[in-house]
Order: sequence, then C-alpha cells, then structure tokens
Amino acid sequence: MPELPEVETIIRQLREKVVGQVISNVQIFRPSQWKLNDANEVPEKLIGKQIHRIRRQGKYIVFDLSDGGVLIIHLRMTGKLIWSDDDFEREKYTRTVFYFASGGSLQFHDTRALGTLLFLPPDDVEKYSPVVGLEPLDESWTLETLQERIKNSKLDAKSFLMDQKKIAGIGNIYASEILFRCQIHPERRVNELTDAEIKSLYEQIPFVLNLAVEKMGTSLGDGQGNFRSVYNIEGEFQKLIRVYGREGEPCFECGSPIIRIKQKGRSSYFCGKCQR
DNA sequence: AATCGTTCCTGATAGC
DNA sequence: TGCTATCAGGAACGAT
Repeated sequence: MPELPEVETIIRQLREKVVGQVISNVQIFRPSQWKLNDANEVPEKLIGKQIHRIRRQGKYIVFDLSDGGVLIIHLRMTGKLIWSDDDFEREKYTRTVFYFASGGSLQFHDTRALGTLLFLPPDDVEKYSPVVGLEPLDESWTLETLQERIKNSKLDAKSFLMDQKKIAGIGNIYASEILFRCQIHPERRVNELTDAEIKSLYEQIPFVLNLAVEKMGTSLGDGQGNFRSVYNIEGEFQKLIRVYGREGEPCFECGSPIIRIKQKGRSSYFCGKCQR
C-alpha cells in the first residue's frame, strides 16, 4: 500500500519520464474513479496539456500543467502507475491510461479501484487542495510544531500518526514501524507522552521515512497491495520491517511474540515488552 | 473543533 | 467441491 516513501519513489521516477511531456490521449476504463469531474470530458480537457512539474503532497501525486491546471492522483491501497516506453498489454485492472506525444504511456493500474483521480482546470485550482498535515521531510518539520499538534490531541499514538491532517504521509505499515523504534505502545494517548518520547517521534518519523525512500519503498506479500514502482520493480524496505505483519513471531529485540490489535478498524503490530 | 463510524472495492482466505 | 462470509486498507463523508 503506497505511503509517503512509495509515493516519493514514484514521483522521482515519474519526473524522469513525464516532465515536459505533452498528453496526447487519455483512455478511461473506470470513470467512477475520476472525482469532481465528468470523466467523459477529461480526455478532451487533458489532451494537448504539458506536464510542467510533478510533486507530492502527503500521499497525493500532483501534476502541475503548463497552463496552470492540475492533475491529482491518489493511489489508496492498490493503485500503481506503470510506465511503458512502447506498446503494452492492457491488463484486467488497468483503469486509466495516459499517452504522451513523444512516445510512452503511463498506466494507472488499481485492483480494488479505490484510487482517485482529479483534474482541475486553472480557474478551479484555488477551490480545491488536498488537505494534509505536517510534511515530515520538509523544513517545516520542527519539534515545536509537532509538540503543539500532540498537545492538542486526545488520539492514541497509532491514530495520531495515521491522521493525515496531523502528519502527512504515514500509513499502517510505517505507523507500526515508527512506534516500535520509539518504544511507544500504540494505545498510548499522545498528549500523555513524555518530552523524551515526543523527541523520539520527532527524530524517528523522518528517519524511518527517509530510510524507506532510500530503499524505494516497501513491497510486502504477494497480495493486491504489493507495491511496485513506475518501472514495475519492488522496493527493499520490507527487509527492514520489525513488526508489521509479524503477529506471533519473535521480536527481533527481545524475542517475545509480536502482538496484533485493532485500532479504528486497522491492524496495529507491536512488541508488548519493548513498547510501553 | 475534534473525533468516530460507515462506505467505497475486489481477490484471498476461512468455514461449512 | 463449491458456495458464502469475512477481511484488508486510505480517506471522504456525515454524525456526534
């Protein structure tokens, strides 16, 4: 499932292939995934537009077009963006394909079809922007701003990390991994954390996310959500996973079995001995 | 204003 | 064997 490191990996690879390119065609096989748009009108509005810049906002992929318009894609759980230099076989779950004037195409592939796409013409850009919280890899990431957000929240630590309006980009895998490295129990209320624990979060959140970017993301299991980058290759961070998906297996630090609980309907994995 | 529960979707898996 | 029920997950949405 693409979280910040996976989306960052994707946009870095997309920049090599797509910036400066002009969209020559758009094929839409699942119109319902286009939000706030009549999908029928999307191709004619996008054809001829040049990709000026590609950036990431939380887990959103944002394409800035040369005329001031914006294309926004969110991959949710199973979305993938796969580049092809030449002809390709359209797969069963290819939902939208973007073609480019100087050759090549980008397939939006999404098994569960929960991903979303959105086109904003120049006049509408101001009306809509993905609402995301602190960016852990930006200069705006400071101990003071994190402390302030934590003090004003009654959420448990896991839910706090997952809340995109608090911190942008952390999903289920990295939330568990970060809390393990900070030795914080996922059910602790954030506004009851010690200063040392908040400092640990402040340092470990960008550390873990940066490390995962270096490893080009996490590709776990062989299920629908298994991450692939733009060139259809796996990441390497799964080799560094300490707790996620390891229920019942021994903690690498102390040997006691990793525990799985549900918080807000999501699985959390942690070591009951190492995390307090 | 902050937080909670429901909904979207489909392949894999468990249970009968 | 073949069917049905449940689960996984992020975020928009409406309710509290």
